[in-house]
Amino acid sequence: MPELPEVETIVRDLNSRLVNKKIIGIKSSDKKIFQLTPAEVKQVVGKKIRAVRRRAKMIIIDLGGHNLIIHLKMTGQLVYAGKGALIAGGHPIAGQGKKLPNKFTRVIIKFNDDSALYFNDVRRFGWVKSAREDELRQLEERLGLEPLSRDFTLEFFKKFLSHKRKTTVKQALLDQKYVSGIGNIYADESLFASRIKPFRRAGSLEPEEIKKLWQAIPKILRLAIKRRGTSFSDYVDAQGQAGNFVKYLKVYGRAGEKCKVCGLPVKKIKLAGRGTHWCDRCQK
DNA sequence: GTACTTGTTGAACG
DNA sequence: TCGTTCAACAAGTA
Repeated sequence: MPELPEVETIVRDLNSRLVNKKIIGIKSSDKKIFQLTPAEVKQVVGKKIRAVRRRAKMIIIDLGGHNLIIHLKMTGQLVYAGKGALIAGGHPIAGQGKKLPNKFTRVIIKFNDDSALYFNDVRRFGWVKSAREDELRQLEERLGLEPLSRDFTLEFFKKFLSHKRKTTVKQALLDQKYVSGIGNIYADESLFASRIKPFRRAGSLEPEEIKKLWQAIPKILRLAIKRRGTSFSDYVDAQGQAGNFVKYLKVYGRAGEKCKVCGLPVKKIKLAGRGTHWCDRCQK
């Protein structure tokens, strides 16, 4: 599942490849995923890509005054196929190999040099839309703070937790209205790193625990970005790189396996409808 | 056949 | 109004 570090990785790869390319066509047969009106398609075709950036888990393709916005949700995958380059990121799709397009391809964006960007999504949770500059600004205003930005201060984090005193700390971390971009994997990992049990009430955290958690979140996200994300597909780029943060996960997806620190089996329950992993000995 | 998986939103509740 | 909980979406994989 693409989370913030995966999206960041994709964005960096795409930014290095797509800048200055001109969009010559967009195709899709899936109206749920592809949300551009015919008029918007006309506005986008012929435009040159200025930059590719990330906001929360959205991928924003800046066309200068106009933007294409892509959200991969759980199972989305982006593959760029150009001359001698095949780069991809997001959810791996089993059995489809490197065939493009495949049966899960929902949107194809073609560029002036014969290369193309494929949006594949097994479960059709993701979407592609377009927004003018002012529409994008509106969209961004509704989102919480970026956990990797300078604004994510200890003061802000304390205030945020004080709003959520009665909620479990894990649920608080997943609430996108305050901090955007922390997903299930990184919520569990941040709580392990700061030695806090996920089902503690946010209001019960000691000041040092709040500080530890505040430090752990960007630290883990940055490390995951360095490792090119947790979930990368079997596609690799020209350098043969693939995401390998999965090796560094301490609790997520390791239910019943030994805690890497103390050896006790990692526990798992369902909290806020999400699989939640923790070590009963290491986390207080 | 069935349980399981999750990002995001919006509805419903007190 | 605010905080909080929870269902819904979707469909492949185990």
